[in-house]
Amino acid sequence: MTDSHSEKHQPPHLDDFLCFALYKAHHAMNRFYKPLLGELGLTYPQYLVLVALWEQDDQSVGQLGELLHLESNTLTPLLKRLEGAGLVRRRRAANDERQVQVSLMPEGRELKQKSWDVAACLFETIGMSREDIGTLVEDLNGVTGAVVAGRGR
Amino acid sequence: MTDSHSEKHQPPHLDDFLCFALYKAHHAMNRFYKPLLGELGLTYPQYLVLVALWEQDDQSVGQLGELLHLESNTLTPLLKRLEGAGLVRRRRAANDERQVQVSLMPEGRELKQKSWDVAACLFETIGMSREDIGTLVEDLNGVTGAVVAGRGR
DNA sequence: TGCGATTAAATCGTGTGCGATTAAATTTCT
DNA sequence: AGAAATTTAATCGCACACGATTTAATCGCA
Repeated sequence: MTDSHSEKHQPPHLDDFLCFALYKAHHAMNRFYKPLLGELGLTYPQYLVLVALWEQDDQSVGQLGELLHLESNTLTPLLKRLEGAGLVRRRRAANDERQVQVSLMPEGRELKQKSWDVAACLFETIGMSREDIGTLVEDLNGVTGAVVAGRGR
Repeated sequence: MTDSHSEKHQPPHLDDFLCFALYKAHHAMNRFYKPLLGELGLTYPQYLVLVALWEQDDQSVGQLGELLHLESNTLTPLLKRLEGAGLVRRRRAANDERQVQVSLMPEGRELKQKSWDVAACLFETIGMSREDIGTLVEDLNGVTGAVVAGRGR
């Protein structure tokens, strides 16, 4: 790490922190989604897992983890709950018994339609143009990429 | 929720979701901070509480909750851990026994210096100019504000 | 004054997240 | 082929996060 910070040692203001802005925005998103997803019987991470499966069915726990940046210690119980709710099926892969393949059950596939309303509701509430949202998403992904890449140092 | 979304019903791609970009960025931030804050014996939310107290000492649980968007059910055990670590003191307010005032202990005040390095390390890793970070923070706060305001509907 | 309403924390139960470890299957390398 | 290394999930423990409820103190109003 360089010393680019050592010139300016004034105590940081909470609202200036990028990390805090992210923290708040993430929480706001969570609180927004919770009641809407609650009607579907889903939590927010469960919803993300389903979005990933709607896009590409029959993924292994590891594949889902890579997509969502989660590990098996988080995914396993979450997936068991989705399985318990009858939304997905967990089966060990035939060719490699170490892997567990997660695939959609009919009931899980049906939620796809209903969830559109949730995403649309958020889009409306934010009131940003698709372009601005796209730009913001790119900026965020840039930060995410830089932070993830910088972790190993 | 209105039906203004019903025109465009193409299945959303996971990476297009603003909520998912936030989710990832927040997690990346968490994973980045965790080992650094771990050296100080802090978790990320504990760090945020201390930042809030460094800025303004002797706040009530409710005040901290408003700043951090957290409720007493989250803050109380967190604050008890900070108290157990000798970083803060919790005392019922003299004029209103319902409130609990949280104030910094010397050891908690000292961490302020050390934490500068953590924030600086993140700043470096991200590699964005202060202006760009400021813009991003504003955009995020705009989204947060819109989402929070839209929740009551 | 006193009693109901309000407010502020704390408590409880469920569901993530994650570091560390474990268990089982597969691959690698002699 | 067979032991060691690697890979993949699962398990365990701890710390948030939050809806719902509880408890205690204060306020408001007749």
